[in-house]
Amino acid sequence: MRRDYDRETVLASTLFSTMPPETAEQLMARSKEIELARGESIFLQGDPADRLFVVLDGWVKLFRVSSSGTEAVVGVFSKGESFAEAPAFQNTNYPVTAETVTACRLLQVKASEILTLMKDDPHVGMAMIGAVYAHLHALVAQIEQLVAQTGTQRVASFLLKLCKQSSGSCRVTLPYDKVIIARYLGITPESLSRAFGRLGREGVTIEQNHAIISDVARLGAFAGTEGKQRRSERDAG
Amino acid sequence: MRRDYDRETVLASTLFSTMPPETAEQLMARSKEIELARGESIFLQGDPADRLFVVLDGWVKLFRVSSSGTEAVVGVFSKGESFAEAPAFQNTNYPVTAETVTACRLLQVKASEILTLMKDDPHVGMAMIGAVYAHLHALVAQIEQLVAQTGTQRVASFLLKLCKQSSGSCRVTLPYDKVIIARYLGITPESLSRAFGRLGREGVTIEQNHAIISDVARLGAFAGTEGKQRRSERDAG
DNA sequence: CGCGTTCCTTGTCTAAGGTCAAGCCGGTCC
DNA sequence: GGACCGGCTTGACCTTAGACAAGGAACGCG
Repeated sequence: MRRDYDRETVLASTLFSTMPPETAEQLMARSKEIELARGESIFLQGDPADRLFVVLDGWVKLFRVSSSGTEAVVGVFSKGESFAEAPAFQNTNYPVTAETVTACRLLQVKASEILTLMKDDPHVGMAMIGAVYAHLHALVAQIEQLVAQTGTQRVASFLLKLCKQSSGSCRVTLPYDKVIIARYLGITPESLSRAFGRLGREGVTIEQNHAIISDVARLGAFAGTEGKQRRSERDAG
Repeated sequence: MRRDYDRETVLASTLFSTMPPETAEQLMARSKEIELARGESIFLQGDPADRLFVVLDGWVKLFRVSSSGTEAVVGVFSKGESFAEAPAFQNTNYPVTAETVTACRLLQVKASEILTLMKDDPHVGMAMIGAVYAHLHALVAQIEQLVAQTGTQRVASFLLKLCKQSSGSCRVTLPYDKVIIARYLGITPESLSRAFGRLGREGVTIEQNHAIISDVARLGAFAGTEGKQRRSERDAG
């Protein structure tokens, strides 16, 4: 049953898993499921923030569009992940836009419901802080990547995040459009395409929306351990 | 007296200002002030996180060093700002390193003290979420800048943040070393130097650690409204 | 089947910015 | 005074990736 399936997803989610189960159930009961097609907006940057979301199925992106029209994707979430927790409590507006990148089912939770529970149980507040912290951490990692790695290395890191193992070979599915991947990595779709080409030399093959990594450890070395290669290092090799 | 001066700083800080004053006083009483010279570390990436900090005076930077040695500054804080709130509650390690960039005085608050108060007063939890959210928001803005603006535009934005007005001319003080500014903006010191040079054409003059902006509105247009110029736009002009 | 659309790739050109190296200036320490 | 050091700037060179333009593959639709 979808109901049980969803309940499991929610209880295991980053936000709900650290709450007492009864509290989580209570919250879930007072929330509603929404179903969206691909490409629909969930909320817009500047909308008043009064609710947060948990992904039940599908993929969601958070992004900002700058005045120049450049879209910066600051997060992509899938099953079991929550988003928009923090602004919901601040009586402010959403600082980003949220949009589905595939067909989606979401759990929509009103901030007021959580606030009520929070007054009785400090664990709820802790769970919120934990969820927000997870996002904070992810953003810090994203900034580090943007600053310390080349576009191609970021693509390599992205592929590595998709495959769980740390050595051997593996085949991963690119879960959403390459345009989204590119924007999330801070590059253009063209550059992503070229980066995939360059990763061929590191044993990566792209077949439609799948990537075959012949040697995960090798790709890891390319992405991180070596860092941005200095001229001297390249010349020496 | 320094005591009163500090108390005022803390009560007006992002973290404490949204708590009931008595709670804030209580927390303050149980915290201790520490004094640090310039260039000292406050904590290292990977240290167990059990305390958070409020800046009483001076400047602090948070950064990560990638395996390649590149330093990515993810935050610079001054008087009245707090940092490391979230990890302190997560029983994890600090995900970044904190270091003073000038001589500093800090208020050091043990997470356990806050936890105690949080159990009795949900406002404390709210204050924490608010503080973490502020950082989240800042990081999102930083990512947007890294992706959507050129280095020189980011430098312009940085200068604009330092001067409060939105038009006219003004003279601002660069509050810390240019190396730090560069790393915070995701560029090298060399590029920062060249960016300052380029901003001369937008009416900006650099004199040691001061910047004179002849026309704030004009610099704002350069930084944001125009965005990354397209070739066609440049050719047309 | 042809048609369009959407998504992706490829080619060419250009600009932005990193790397390395050298030099400059204002301190401080002897 | 001179040597030294840190912070900053300048210059030459080269890699990276964005802009633009064109083409190709997959898919749906009449």
